[in-house]
Amino acid sequence: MLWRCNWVKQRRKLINTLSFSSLHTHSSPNPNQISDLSRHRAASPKPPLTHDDVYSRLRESSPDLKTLTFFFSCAKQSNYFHDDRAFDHMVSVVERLTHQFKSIDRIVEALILSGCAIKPRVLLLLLEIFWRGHVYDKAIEVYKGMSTFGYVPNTRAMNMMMDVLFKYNLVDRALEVFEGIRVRNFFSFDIALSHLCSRKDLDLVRVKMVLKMMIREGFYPNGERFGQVLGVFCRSGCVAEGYQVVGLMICCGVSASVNVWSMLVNGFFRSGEPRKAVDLFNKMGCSPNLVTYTSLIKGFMDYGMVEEAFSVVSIMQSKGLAPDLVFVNVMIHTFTRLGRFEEARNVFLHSLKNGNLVADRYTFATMLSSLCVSRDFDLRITIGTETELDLVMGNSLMNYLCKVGNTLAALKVFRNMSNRDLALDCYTYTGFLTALCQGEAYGHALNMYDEIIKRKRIRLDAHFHTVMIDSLVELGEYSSAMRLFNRCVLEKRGLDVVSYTVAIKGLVRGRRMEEACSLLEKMKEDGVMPNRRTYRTVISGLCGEKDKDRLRKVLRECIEEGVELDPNTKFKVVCFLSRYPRDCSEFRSVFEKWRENVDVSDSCDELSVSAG
DNA sequence: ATAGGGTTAG
Repeated sequence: MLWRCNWVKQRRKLINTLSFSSLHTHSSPNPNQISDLSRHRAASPKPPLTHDDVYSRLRESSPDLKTLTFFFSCAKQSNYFHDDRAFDHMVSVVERLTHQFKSIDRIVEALILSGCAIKPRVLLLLLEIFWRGHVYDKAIEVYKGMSTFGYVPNTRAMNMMMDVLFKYNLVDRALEVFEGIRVRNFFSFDIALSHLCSRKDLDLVRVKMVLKMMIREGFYPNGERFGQVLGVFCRSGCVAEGYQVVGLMICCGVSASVNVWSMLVNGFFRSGEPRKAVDLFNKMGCSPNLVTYTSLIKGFMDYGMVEEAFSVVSIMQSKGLAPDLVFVNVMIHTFTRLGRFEEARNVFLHSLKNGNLVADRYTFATMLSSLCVSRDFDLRITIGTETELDLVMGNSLMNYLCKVGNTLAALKVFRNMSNRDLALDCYTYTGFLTALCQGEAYGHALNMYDEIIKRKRIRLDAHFHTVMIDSLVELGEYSSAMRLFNRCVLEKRGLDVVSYTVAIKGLVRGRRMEEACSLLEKMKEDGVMPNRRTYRTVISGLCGEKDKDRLRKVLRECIEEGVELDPNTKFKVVCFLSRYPRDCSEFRSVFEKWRENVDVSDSCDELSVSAG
């Protein structure tokens, strides 16, 4: 759509240029030329057409076939170009004709019978009318008709056809047309670029290819297209290319706006180059704005540069920049990541009220997750149940409702989401299963689990399976949980360390310590390394069962692998093994170290929890 | 349609 407007604008520009140049020639002071001109005018049988005249005659004309013929005959006159109004009027005319004559061939036949000569220009105009009226199937028919009549479509016709094919999602065919254009013009490239950049399955190789061709053939994108191309590169982690595009842009005399710099700063952070992001920020050609600062804060936080992030916040405050909603959302997220839940909540409660801002889906999703992490479910906070759901917001809400124990509400959200046109994802189904199990409908949950797997509609990850296994464990259905776990292993579902740990937890709870220990061995064979939570599960289980010998073996492994236990588990181990001084002699030095470091590791643990 | 923000498990 956008480029279409440009096209029209550009055409107008062209018309203006043309009339300007002829005016220029005609207003030459040479008296001979003036008399030439007046003679020419006198000889001309018809007065020049005006857009107003043509439009009113089109409106009054009937039947439709005659109107179309008249439209063609005007276009035949040199220096007359139909305006938008005329084209738009013709859309309904040809729609009626299409209805009446069924096929393009029949319309053409009828035109010939009424004395209209079928020339390339006629078909081109017909194509444009259909194209403008979004009647793309007919546009294709006209285009095909061109070759039937022996005409070779020109650049303009091919540009339109390429656009239609892109709109039909036939990218390969669109690009075939693009490549088949003998003399590509600015629009050929502009159309191709705009479509390629706005596709969901973005193909950067093709974007690059078209951009390179464009420049090689002597054209440059306009500022708008430059911006779109740049955005595409920056968002998909190809900031280096984005940087080149900006270079090109500046060479073309399009000055880089603060938006452009913001995109690059953000792009460098996203592609893992915080240093370059900061360098660029320091030397950007114009003064940063709220968006630039927001990108910096988010970027710094992503790299654990907390002080830097907050110094940016101070700079913003000193500059008196008023926060907007995105900034508020980023701050809620930032405080949550730092475990500063109270502050996150205050931003939510107060900034929104004082700043005249209305919380949106991002706000709610972030805030709900904040409440879940803090485990502090405050009923005073009204969550956005009235806000229209989108995928992420719905997923967050389901998760939150499960955590507060409102299973029914969670299921209601799921139903709501299913009825909307949302592409439900792994998070959604994971939440759904959690809610079902929580509602003690685990039999139903298992059926749904099978159903979802069979349907193969979405890519499932370890989370999805783990939640099902864990729910069964939490319900005390240990054998059912283990059956599912083993099935997932057999079916190679890509289980991870959490999945194994959950299964081990099930065995521990079912007091099947021997199996728990062999699973610990097996997971290593399967290439999944146990972490401190895995060892904690096994070790505290063994302490509980007072299984001294197995404990020693597992503890030895844990220490050998350099996995640091949490203070609680260390305490349990020391308490238990100290009863058998002879058996724990091999751990004496380790226990000593644990005692020495107890404060340090305590605070470490605290920190790691806070950092999420 | 030129910028920046959000969701899961033990």
